[in-house]
Amino acid sequence: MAPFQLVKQFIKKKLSQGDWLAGEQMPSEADWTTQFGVSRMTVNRALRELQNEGLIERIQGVGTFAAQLSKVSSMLTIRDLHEEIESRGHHHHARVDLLLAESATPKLGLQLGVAAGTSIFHSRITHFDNGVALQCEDRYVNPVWAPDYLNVDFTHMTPTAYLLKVAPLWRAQYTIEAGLATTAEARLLGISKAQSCLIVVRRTMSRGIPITLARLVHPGSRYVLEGRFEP
Amino acid sequence: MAPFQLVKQFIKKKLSQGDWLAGEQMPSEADWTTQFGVSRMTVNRALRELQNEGLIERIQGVGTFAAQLSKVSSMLTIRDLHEEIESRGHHHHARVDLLLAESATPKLGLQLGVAAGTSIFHSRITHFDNGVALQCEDRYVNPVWAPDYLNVDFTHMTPTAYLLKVAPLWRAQYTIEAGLATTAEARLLGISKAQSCLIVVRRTMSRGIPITLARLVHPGSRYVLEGRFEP
DNA sequence: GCATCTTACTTGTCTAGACAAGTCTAGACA
DNA sequence: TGTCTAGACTTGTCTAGACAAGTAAGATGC
Repeated sequence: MAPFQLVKQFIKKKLSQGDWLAGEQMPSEADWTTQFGVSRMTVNRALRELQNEGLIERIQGVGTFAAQLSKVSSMLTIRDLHEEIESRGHHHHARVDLLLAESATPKLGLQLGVAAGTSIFHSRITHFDNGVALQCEDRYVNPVWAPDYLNVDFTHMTPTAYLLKVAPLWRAQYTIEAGLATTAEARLLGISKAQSCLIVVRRTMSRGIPITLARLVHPGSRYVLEGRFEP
Repeated sequence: MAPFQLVKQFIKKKLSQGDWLAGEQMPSEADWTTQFGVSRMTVNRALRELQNEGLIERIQGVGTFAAQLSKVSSMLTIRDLHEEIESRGHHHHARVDLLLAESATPKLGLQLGVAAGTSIFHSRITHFDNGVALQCEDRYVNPVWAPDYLNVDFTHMTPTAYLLKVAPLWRAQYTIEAGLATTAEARLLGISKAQSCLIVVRRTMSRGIPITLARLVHPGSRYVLEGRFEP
């Protein structure tokens, strides 16, 4: 293992053992330099990476301190549904329920950054995991970067994959909530209207302009988001 | 701005403009070195940080390539409820509905890493945002690192904050799903039993042993998880 | 007593050079 | 023709030294 990684692992292990209380001052770069017999840049890189991981705090002119790990906010990774299903070894297929151009309402136009009345694309696709409906995806697309959207075969490629190909993702906003599917969505998913659903609304931007607005409805009994956090 | 940051920003801007297609080879470190008149280590740091952010891929002996941004999996930050409420300028208060020691069932013991029958702590706390019930927190705690758990005043400190103080967080696993509250939870939250709820189950470990298992139930009509992603 | 300066120590960054390790290609060779 | 090798080029890392910038504490002068 490379020297900077040795230093990093050594300090990380001591941190995980609680060798320093939260906020306590740790040895300086010079200390580690002499202890390990490596140059300061090597120690510096190890400490900088630990800082990026949120495990230590460094203040110029003062020193290095064990971080308040309570401040670490956990992260949840959201994966593409197609990849997720395939990685479980299951079969994914999609049914295109709707694919057309519409005139943007004032509200939709605002969210997609186009004038009301502009022609925008609208798709509604149901995704199946081994034949079981797992997600109903209602999506509006800004035609600017995806003029061919209506001609794509979405039974072989997810809208997400297509859009990422034509317009690289540079910003995304989400909300995740529990709620009920609309009548149409419940019918497409083959569930009762009273069934709790996990609803993800995602808005993505690319090159500074909004690309797509998606509402992803998952039956609560069939879908669970999983995440983990480790420093 | 420091030279390495100038280089980084310059390349980042070109990437966001789509100057290189996904997977296309980019200039080498030596190229940037001559273009900017800085040393190779400076360019190297800029590129390494871009790599860590997932914007480029580097292969030893081959070169640097624009990343397939479609592979970037988005992240969702989960914040502490108390901080979240306070940061909205609202008032947070908690009601302790239950706080006692119990004998671990076999299933609970397994998840907390203790033998069945061991005495473990159990708390049920309802959290309010400006007087509105926002979360019912059902929590089991391993007494090993938190022997004083039963004596803490949880109307003034959240269990999360207390546990992070006595046992720094080193690993966490989550699931997020939509479902229904139990009868007891619905009563504590003051909602109908048929109301959709966002349910987060979180298991945390510290120093290699499980610390706590929490089930957080939020009324779907009152609580939304928000997240964003930007490279 | 108080303000100011000096000194020591810290982190942040850059440099020029060096070697290692991986990949690819063109040419030598059988 | 097929195989091997030497060189060129790439990224990965380390070094020893240097200067900048920030902090803190002690020394100095009033």
